[in-house]
Amino acid sequence: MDSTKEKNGNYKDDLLLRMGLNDNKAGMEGLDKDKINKIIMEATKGSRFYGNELKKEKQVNQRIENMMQQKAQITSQQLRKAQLQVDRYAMELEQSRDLNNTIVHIDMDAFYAAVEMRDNPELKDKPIAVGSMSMLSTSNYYARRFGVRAAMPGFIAKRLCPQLIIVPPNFDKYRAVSTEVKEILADYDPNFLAMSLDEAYLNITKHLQERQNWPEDKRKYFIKTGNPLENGIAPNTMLAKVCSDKNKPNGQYQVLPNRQAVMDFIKDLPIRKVSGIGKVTEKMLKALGIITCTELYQQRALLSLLFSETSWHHFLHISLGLGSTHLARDGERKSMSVERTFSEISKAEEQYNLCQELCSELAQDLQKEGLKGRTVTIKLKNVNFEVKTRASTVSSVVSTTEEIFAIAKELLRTEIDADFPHPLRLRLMGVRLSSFPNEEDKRHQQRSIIGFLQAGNQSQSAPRCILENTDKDQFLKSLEMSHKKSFFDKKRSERKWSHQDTFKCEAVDKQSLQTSHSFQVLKKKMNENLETSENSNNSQIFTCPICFREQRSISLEAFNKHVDACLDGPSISGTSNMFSHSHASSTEVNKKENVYPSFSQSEKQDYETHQRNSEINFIELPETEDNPAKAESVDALSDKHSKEECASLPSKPFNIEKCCQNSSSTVSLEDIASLSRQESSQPYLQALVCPVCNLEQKTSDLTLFNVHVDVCLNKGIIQELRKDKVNLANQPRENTKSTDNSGRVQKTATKPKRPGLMTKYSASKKTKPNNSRHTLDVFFK
DNA sequence: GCGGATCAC
DNA sequence: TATGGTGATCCGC
Repeated sequence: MDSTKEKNGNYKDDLLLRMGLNDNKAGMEGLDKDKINKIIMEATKGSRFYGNELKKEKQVNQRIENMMQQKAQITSQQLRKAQLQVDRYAMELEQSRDLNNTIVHIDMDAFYAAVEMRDNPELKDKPIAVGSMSMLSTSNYYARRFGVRAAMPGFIAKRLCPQLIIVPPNFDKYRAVSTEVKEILADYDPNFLAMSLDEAYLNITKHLQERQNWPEDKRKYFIKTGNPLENGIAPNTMLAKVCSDKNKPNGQYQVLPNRQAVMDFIKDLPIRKVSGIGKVTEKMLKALGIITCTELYQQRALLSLLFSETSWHHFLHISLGLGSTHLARDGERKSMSVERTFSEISKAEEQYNLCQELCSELAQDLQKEGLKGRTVTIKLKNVNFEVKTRASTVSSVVSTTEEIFAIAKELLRTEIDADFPHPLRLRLMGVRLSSFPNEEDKRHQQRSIIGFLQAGNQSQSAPRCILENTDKDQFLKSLEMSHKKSFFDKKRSERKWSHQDTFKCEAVDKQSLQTSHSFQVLKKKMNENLETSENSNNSQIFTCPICFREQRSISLEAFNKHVDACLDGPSISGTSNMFSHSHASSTEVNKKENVYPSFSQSEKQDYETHQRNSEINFIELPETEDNPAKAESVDALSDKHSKEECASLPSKPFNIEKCCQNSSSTVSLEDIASLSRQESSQPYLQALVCPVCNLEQKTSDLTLFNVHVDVCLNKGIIQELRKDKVNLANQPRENTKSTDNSGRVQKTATKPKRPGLMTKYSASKKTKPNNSRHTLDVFFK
């Protein structure tokens, strides 16, 4: 839309400029700049919104102050060294400069307003804006003469221009028009990149080559859409975007594809014009005396010392006039969210209801794209416009209203409790789901489940169970007895399938597993399918549920042996060559090294120690990695893995149904899925006691129950159970609290700070952080 | 993994 | 009366 870029200055200037006054040329019928400023300030001053803006401004100023202090400590020697390093990088960039592409940026002028005027000619000679009294999306040029801009609240716009007509948005209509336009754009570049309904990048390099051979009359037309639009033509996206903004309205600008032309264009360009340089970055750089791209280049060594690598690399790209020369599509989506602003809601009950509604909306949206994820985040904005987010990641993917709400509600409850007896005075709430499994995860899951079902002669799903202190001895005893047994025997010994009304694990009950009728049917079905599968596919890949390594073996016996060996853990270390991979037909066989289990002595000790010390144990049935859980079972602790791994994987959920849905293999599992559903709704699953909070959960849905357990773990309720024995320093909740109470500015002031840009234009390849999870640390105390 | 921030549209 | 919603990314824990 009509993004307007603020210039540097205090909040008042920022605000006024945000509302578009930096390029305001008051027309005959408009308002002059001072008048507009005055009206806006009158409407703004004293508001809670304004108060928060001031607060944010102070934080930015603090950041700048910190940066300046850091700058003062830089020695000339450091600077010289940095200069060498930066220039070396600049040289590399220069060598890779690519001027062979022709990129066009298309920006439809006042798009929504233009569509509304097209459909209602009466509006043509009037000032209009699209949006509401709360917020405007865009305005036409007539309205802009009064200072009415996108991102301005309608009620302020009305004060600036009482005759302003505010049209409610018709997104369906805009989408339709946008689609028409995009059809035209596709003629020039079938792979064009749409950034929004009214903005797109085209790479017309190929088109231009083909045009060379066209007849004269055909060549004189160029992108006629019938709509007013800006467009900029340049050798890369960064320049093209700046170009399209150059000759508004309805203009065109080209940067010729030679280095000198690019540098001339860049020379006096304010950095704020560049996509990715926002208000804050502009202000920080201005504090260093940087406003134009030339200045950005001159200060490159300093910037490399004050900013993160990601950031100064980005700066260097900009100051050399470099940008993307190909239009990279965004990959798979990484999150999905809903949020809503409303007039104050302070009653907890209403907040929970609202939360549930948002979860429901989100669940519907997720379903449309078939998405499931593991991290639920709530967002809260209070009446003072202060924003908070709280997240919780569970071990298996969730997607339904109930599942998401089970998590979101606890996050909300924590926040409500934290402020008690004061209510949360909210003006906005949002719910987001993220951590979607990628394709690799899904394949992995699938192999895991197939491998598991194939190898095992039991595959009952069980809910998480907890072993209470009184049962510990029995549990450990049964573990001991099973030490020499095969994997599934052992797991059977460990697991508890209670038919009682709680999941207190009292004894190993092997019989009960085998008497489940539907399970027998399920198992038979699965074996049939897998037999078929084996015949048709010689290089089936399994993932060992113990060591989580791929087993590229066609031989089930071999796979079973591997699993058994894994279970036996350290005792078989060094004997792993017993597993044959010689039947594999694929050339990818053994691509991964170290496919065999092997455990160090210390790992073994860890394992044994924690077995002895664990007062609380989860019992797991089949272990598979990352399998979503409809019928989930857990054993973080009886697994051979180390603390870290247990901590990061508190549960190893297992879900036939979901795996079936995701299945793309030759194995057809659909009918088994229906059996699984029956299985997971066994009547005896109805009264579940959470092993963490010890409260009975009124649900027969195992996934929901397990979500509850995850949430309990994440909340650190366990501290209530073990507060005498456990050091809770790393508990997330505690952590959160201290973070909240010590303002961010204070905190960062004491740390080395290399502020970064936060844009999608940076190309950092961050190494994966250590994702160890605090929540289960308590178990190993 | 979490939470605050920044940015784009 | 009244200052949005969605998605991504980065940084420092």
